[in-house]
Amino acid sequence: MKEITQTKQTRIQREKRLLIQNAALEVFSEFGLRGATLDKIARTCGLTKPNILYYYASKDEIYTEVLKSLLEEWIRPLKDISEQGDPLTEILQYVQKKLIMSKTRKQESKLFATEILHGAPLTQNILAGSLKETVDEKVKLFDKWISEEKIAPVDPYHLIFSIWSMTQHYADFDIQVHSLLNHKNHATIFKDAEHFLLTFFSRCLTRD
Amino acid sequence: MKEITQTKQTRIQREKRLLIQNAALEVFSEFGLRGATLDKIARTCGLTKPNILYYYASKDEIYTEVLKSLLEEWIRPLKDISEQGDPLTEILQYVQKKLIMSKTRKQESKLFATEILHGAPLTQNILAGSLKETVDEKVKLFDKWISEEKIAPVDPYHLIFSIWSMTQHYADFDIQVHSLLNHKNHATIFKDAEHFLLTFFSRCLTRD
DNA sequence: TATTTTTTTGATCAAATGGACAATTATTTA
DNA sequence: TAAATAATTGTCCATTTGATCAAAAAAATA
Repeated sequence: MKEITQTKQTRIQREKRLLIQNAALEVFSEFGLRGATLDKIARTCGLTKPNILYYYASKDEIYTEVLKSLLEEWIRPLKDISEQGDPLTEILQYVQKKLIMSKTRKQESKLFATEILHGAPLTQNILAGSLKETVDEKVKLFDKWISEEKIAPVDPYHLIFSIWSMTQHYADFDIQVHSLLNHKNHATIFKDAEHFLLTFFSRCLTRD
Repeated sequence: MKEITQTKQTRIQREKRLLIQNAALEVFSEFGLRGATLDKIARTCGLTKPNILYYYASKDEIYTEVLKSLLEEWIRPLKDISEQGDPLTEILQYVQKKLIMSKTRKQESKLFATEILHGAPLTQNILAGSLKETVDEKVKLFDKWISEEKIAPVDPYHLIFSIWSMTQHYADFDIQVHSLLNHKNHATIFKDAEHFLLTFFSRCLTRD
C-alpha cells in the first residue's frame, strides 16, 4: 500500500477509513482489543479482511487510531468549564455534558474504560500529557473558587473523579443498571440519573 | 479425568485448584477472558497447560469459577447494612467497606468490571438473581429511612450506583488516578479518597 | 511391598487468526 | 480512450491457542 498522508487522501480512502473506524469502534468496545478480530470488523463494515489491511497496516493501528480520535473528544467538555461563568452552574453543566456522553456515546465510554482498566498500554502518554494538563488547569480553577468561597471546600481532584465515575457508570455498567432497574425505559433512567446527580452535586458543593 | 465432586476432593486437588484460581484471577483481571491464555495462567502458577486442564475442563470453566467465588464476596458488604443501626452511619460504613475493597482487592474489582463491561455473559443470571434481591431489599430500607426523615430524600437505586461507581473507580481506573495525581503515595490517595467520600455522602444525605 | 489410583507431561491436533501477496478489477488521469 | 494508479479479493502462510491423549511418574492404599 502506498503511504496515506493526511494531506493527500482520495475520496475512497476517506470514506473507507471512516467506515472501518466506525465498525472497529463497535467491535472493540464490545470485545476489547484482543477479543476483537479483523474478521468481525470486516463483517461489520462489509469489507474483506485484506481490504481492511489495505487501509491499515495492522489491527493495532486501527485500535490506536480509534482510541486517539476518541480521547480528544473525551477531554473537550472538561476544557469548556469557564472561569467566567457561575462556579456551581459551570460544574453542574459539566456533569450534564458527561452524562449525555454516557447516554449517546456508550461505545466510546466502554472502549475508554477497557483501555484504562487493562493498563492503558496505548494511552499512558496521553493520560500523563494533554489530559493531565487540562485536569491540572481546572483543579487550579476549582481551588480558586474554593478560596473565594464560591463552592464548598472539597478536594478538586477527587471531585473530578467522582463526576467521571458516576456519569460513566451509566454507560460502562449499563447491563447492571438496566438489570437492577427492571429494564426500565432507557430515557427514564437517564432522566432519574440526571436529577439524582444534580441534586447530589449541588448539595455537596453549596454547603459551608 | 474423574469427576471431582465437592465432597470428595483429595488434598492435591484442593491445593492445585486453589493455586490455579489465584493465578487465573491475576491473569484474567489483567487481560480479560479472551486476552488471558492458558499458557499465561500455567506460567503464573508454575504448572503445565495439560495439568491445568486436568483440574478444569476448559478455560471458560476456570473463568466461571473465579467469577462465581468473587461475586459472593462482592455482595456481602451490602448485605451487612443493618436496619438496627443509625442510617447515616450504616451507609457511610458501607462506603468505607467498598473503598477498602477497592484498595485491597483491585484484581477482583477489575475482573468484575470487565465482565459487566463486556455484557456479563456469565453473570447475567446472578445480576438478575441474588444481587438484585439484595439490592431491592436495601432499597426498601433506604426508602423507609427516607420516609422517617432519617436521611435526605434521594433515589436509593442511584444512591447505590453512586457508591459503587465512586469507590470502584479507585481500583478500576487506578492507572488514571495515579497518573493524574503525580503517582502520589498509594495510601495517601486512599486516605484522601475516604475523606472526600465521607464528606460527600454525609453532606448529601443530611440536608433537608 | 505390591497394586491401584491419581497426577503429570511431552507430543500433537484442529481451529482461529493476523497478515502477505499476486492477480484481478475499478477508478482516475493524461 | 489508453495508460497509470488505486482498490479489491482469493488464496495462502505462520503462529497462537484451547484442547486431547497416551505414557510415565508419583501418591495412596491394601
